[in-house]
Amino acid sequence: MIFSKSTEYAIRATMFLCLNSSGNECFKINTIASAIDSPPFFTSKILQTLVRQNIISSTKGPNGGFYVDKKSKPIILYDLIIAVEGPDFFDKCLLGLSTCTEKNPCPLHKDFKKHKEELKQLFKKKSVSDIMTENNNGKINLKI
Amino acid sequence: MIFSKSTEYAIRATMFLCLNSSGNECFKINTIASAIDSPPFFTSKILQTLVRQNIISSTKGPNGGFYVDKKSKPIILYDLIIAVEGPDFFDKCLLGLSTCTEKNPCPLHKDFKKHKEELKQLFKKKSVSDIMTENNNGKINLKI
DNA sequence: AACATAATATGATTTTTGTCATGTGTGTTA
DNA sequence: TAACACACATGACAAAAATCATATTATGTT
Ligand code: FES
Ligand code: FES
Repeated sequence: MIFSKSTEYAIRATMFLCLNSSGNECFKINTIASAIDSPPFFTSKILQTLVRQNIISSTKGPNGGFYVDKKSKPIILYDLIIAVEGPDFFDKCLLGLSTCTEKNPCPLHKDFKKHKEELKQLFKKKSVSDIMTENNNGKINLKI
Repeated sequence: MIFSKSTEYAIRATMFLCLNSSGNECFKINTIASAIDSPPFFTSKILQTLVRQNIISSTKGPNGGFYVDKKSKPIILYDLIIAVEGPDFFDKCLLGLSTCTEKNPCPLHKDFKKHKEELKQLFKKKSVSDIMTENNNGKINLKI
């Protein structure tokens, strides 16, 4: 709805990693892709950008794959989104004007500002593992 | 941010029409496009889909153009958005799953549901002319 | 050294965005 | 009324971006 497919895959894949890695196991891209119903090669490319930005990790070779380092700091959803969509994702104008400011607001700015800020704060507050533990009474739904 | 360029242009153009039409004047596409900084031919095509869906009106020939019928019912933002993005825009899953339901929710559903509903209601409540009158203390900003 | 897998590069495909040419209806004018 | 100009309507086309697929390379494991 508001994210690109790339971001959707990035979040779903990272959720899968957080959910299934208890130690420091690796998951190869085919495992991940079939677990979240995504095109494997495309997903791999997206995960690589997450690796480069130190959101997740990877190792090559046999028994290699992608993983999340449980010992490093938790993965904040906001950082994950920004990593794929770009740093100004939450600061864009709803109507596509070049800047979203109080000084030169578009007609919808006043009404939309609050919701935008709330969404931003929601994603800044929650980590992927937060989401996983909040939902672990039912089963986690990551497939189409 | 959450809309396609098409929808952004649709909203900006309709705002321009509401703002500038006191009687039933027409505005030709070049006037509209330069007023909202949009590609004229592309914008024209978008406005034509709005005409087909009875959101705005148009007349051909000299002194023709696009206009909003002041006597017909106000243009609700929700209807405008749906007309371009499609009828299920506000019912999509944030993570791209096929359905957004309480029965099979994605991990973010619980946290996102409230905000999605609020946004939906915001757009359902406000008409384009509402927005125009709310903002008419400053000058209306529709250009990039 | 052989193998498995991520990383990288590259290309194909699809969707979105934008442009062009032509058709069609409408009003003006002679 | 006939010619003409005007501006939307329509569909073909092009460029750009996003998405998806394949091949090659590099690297770590055994
Ligand atoms: S200026 Fe448009 S949302 Fe802030
Ligand atoms: S199921 Fe994903 S937002 Fe409702």
